[in-house]
Amino acid sequence: MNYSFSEENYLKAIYHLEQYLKGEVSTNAIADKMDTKPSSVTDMVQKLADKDLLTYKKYKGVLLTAKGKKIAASVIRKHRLWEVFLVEKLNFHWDEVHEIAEQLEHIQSEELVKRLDNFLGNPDFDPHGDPIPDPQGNVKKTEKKLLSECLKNQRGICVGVKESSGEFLQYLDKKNISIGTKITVLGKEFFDGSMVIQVGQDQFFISKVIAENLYVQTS
Amino acid sequence: MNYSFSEENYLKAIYHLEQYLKGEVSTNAIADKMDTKPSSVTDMVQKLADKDLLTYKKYKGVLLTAKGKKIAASVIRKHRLWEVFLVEKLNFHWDEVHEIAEQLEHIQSEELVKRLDNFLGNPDFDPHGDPIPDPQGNVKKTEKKLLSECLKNQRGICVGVKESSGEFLQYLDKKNISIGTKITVLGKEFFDGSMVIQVGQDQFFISKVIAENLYVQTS
DNA sequence: TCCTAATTTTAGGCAAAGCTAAAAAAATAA
DNA sequence: TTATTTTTTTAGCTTTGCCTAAAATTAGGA
Repeated sequence: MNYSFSEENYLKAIYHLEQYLKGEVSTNAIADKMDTKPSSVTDMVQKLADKDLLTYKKYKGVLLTAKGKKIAASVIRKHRLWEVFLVEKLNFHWDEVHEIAEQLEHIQSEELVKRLDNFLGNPDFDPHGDPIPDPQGNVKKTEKKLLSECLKNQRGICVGVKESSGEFLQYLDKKNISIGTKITVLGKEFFDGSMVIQVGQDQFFISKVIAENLYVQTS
Repeated sequence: MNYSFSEENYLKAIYHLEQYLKGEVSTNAIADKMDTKPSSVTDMVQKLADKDLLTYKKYKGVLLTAKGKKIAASVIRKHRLWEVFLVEKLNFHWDEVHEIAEQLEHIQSEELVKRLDNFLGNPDFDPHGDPIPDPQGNVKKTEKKLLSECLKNQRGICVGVKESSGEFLQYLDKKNISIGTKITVLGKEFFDGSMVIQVGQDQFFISKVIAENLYVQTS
C-alpha cells in the first residue's frame, strides 16, 4: 500500500500528538498542528479510519491503529535519517534541515532507506537528539529530562531540544550548545525559573523558556 | 515560483521530446511519453502556456520557452545528480535508480542541489552516461556516436546508453559493459547490422538492436 | 439545571489533474 | 476534390484535499 503525502503528514502529526497528549487526539489539535481547518481534518480522519489507520469516534477524537502507528513511525524514521544525511554528509546546519527533510520523508523505497541507514552508520539519533525509529517502528526511549528539571550543581549532557525552531537553534549555537555539550547548573532562581549555567569555559544566564526546551541526560 | 510534480514532469517530457524531434512536440507524443490521455495533455499544456513555460498553438504542438527549458533542465539536473548519489554513495546498481530519482528530482531546495553536487565531486555525467545540466541549465554536448555507426576495427569507449530499460542494462552487465568500458569492433555484418566486438578478453556477437542503443566515444 | 460558548461535523464549493465521449480540425487516400 | 481516418480539442465528470458557512454536539458557567 502507498499513501499520499497528505495522508502521511496526518499520520505523523497524530503520532506526535498522541505521544504528547498520551491519549485521544482532538480534531482541533490536529488542525492546529497541521495548519488547516478542523473541517478538513474531519474529512481526512474519516478517510484514514476507512483505511484502518486510526479509530475515530465522532466528537471523541482519534487514536492510531497499529498499522497507522507503523506508517507514521516509518515516515519519522525517514525524516530523521535524511536529517542526519543533510547534517553529516552535506554539512547543513541543524537548524536548516527540517524543511528539506519534510520533503524527503515521503520518498518511497524500502531499499533506499535501508541503504541510507547503512551509509550513515545506522545512527540512533537525529541531529536534534531525537531517536530514529527502527525499521519495525520501535523507538528507543531515553531517560532524558528537561534542563529546567535539573537542580543546582547538577550536570548533564545535552541530548535534544523540545522546540526546534530556527530562532531557538540559532540561540543555542550562539551559546555553543549542541548535542553532546556538557552543561552544569551553577544556580537556579526559583522565582522565575531562570538559571546560571556553565558551558565549556563560559558561564551565563538563561531564562526559564530556554531551560524548558533543552533535554539533558544526567548521569 | 514553485511548480507541481505534474507540471515538472510535463516540462521534462516535453524537453526530451523537443530534443529528440528537433521541433514542435505534438499532443499525442506527450500523451504517449507520459502515459496519459491526449485530452489531459491539452489541459495541462494550456495551463503551462498561461504560465509562459511554453508556446502553444492549437493543433500545432508546443515549444518550451526559455523559462520552461530552464525549469526542465533543473529537474533533469536533479534527477541525474541523485542517480549519481544512489550509485556512487549507496551502491545501487545503475538499472535500479531511475524510479527513485523520479521522486527525488522534485525535491525543492537550491541549496540542497548545490551541496549534493559538491558532495558528489561535481560530476558531469550520470551513471548511464547522460550529461548533467549545469545550474544555468546548459548541457555539455559530447561527440558520442552509436556503436552501430562504428566501422570494423574501430575502437570506442562506452559513454552512454540510448535505451535504459532494466532488461537492457542487465544484458550489458552480463556482458561486462558499463560506462568507461573499451569496445573494439572486430566484425560487422552489413546484412543484419550485427557485430562481433571485443570487451576486455571476451569476444562476442551482438545484434543490431544492441549496437543501436550503445553510445561510444571514438578517439 | 439551563444557557452560552467552544468544538466538531455536515453541506456545499473550489482547484488540480486525471478520465471518457463527442465534436472539430487536419491529414491522408481515393 | 471529396471522403475517410487520425489527431486534437472541448465538454462534462471524478477524486483528492482543501475551504467557508451553517448545523449539531459537547462542555462550562451561573
